[in-house]
Amino acid sequence: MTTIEPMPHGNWTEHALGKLSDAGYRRGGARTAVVEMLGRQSCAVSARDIDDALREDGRTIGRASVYRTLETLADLKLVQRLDLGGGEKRYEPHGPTGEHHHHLVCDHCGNVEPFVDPDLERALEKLAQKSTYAVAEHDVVLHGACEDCRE
Amino acid sequence: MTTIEPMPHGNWTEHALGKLSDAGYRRGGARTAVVEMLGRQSCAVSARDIDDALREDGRTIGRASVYRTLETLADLKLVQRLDLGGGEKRYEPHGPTGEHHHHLVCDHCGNVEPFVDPDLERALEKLAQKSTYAVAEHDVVLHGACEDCRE
DNA sequence: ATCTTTGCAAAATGTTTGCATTGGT
DNA sequence: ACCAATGCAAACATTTTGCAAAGAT
Repeated sequence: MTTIEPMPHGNWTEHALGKLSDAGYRRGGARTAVVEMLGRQSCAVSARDIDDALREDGRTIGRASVYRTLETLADLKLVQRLDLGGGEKRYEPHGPTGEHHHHLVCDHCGNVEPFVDPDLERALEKLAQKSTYAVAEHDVVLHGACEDCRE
Repeated sequence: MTTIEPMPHGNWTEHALGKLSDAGYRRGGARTAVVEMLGRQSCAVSARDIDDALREDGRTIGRASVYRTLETLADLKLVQRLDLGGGEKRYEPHGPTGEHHHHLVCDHCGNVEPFVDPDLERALEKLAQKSTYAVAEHDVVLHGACEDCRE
């Protein structure tokens, strides 16, 4: 298990703001705040995580704006939507450098950990090529019990 | 891409009913109907799919019973819960023989196709062993456009 | 000045829970 | 007879939508 360092994608925020601008979007305050918050994340977050984090920063914005921003970002492929179970959708920055990871989810405490694995990536790549589908992205989720939760 | 034959797990229904019985559950009509319906499926279905299918068979049952049955089956590890996006949770029989597959999802028309891939499975197996988590199950979802939907 | 973005509230969607009744054993 | 299983309706949680006000260019 290779665990990646939990470092935010350095320049994702600027990259995303640039793409939004290119696509003709204006630079609204709420959207910018969501983008900046996402840029500080290294792994998948939910709409509620974003709402909470911004509220803590004293920058409360409407839920609807969070969702609308996330939808826009997903359309532009600037974030990847993930379903890790637990009822909430999650979103994570999809960097310009294309690096990406997968997720290990503890079904007991809800903890989520990212991981990378070249062999897995290779298998997925080959699969995508053999498929009749035009594969755009893939998610791998391992469910189980984390070290603290396994009895 | 190896596509598995869309054949229902022959004896899953009996297997599941047996396990339910062993666990001390009584043989209620609604639960049995859900189990039998699931046994006829070869891939993941949503609660609504089940409700609709039973209604078509003239066997209408309460939504709550569908969800309760699914929860019970998931607790007993007789079905696997899946999140393929699209807002609904999906469930699929988790056979006694342990065979399983992954999913290819068309994000345009919502079509879902199962596939198996030994290389992928091997990579996942190795990963689970290296991990500090006690990995119980894994999902792989490939998103993209199916043959009909790619322009 | 124009047209987008925002926030609020209402609606929609999927799932869960409370409770009286039905049904298994 | 007992207690689990069921159906209905209400509660819940998350996400989406309608619309008037505020903001960006």
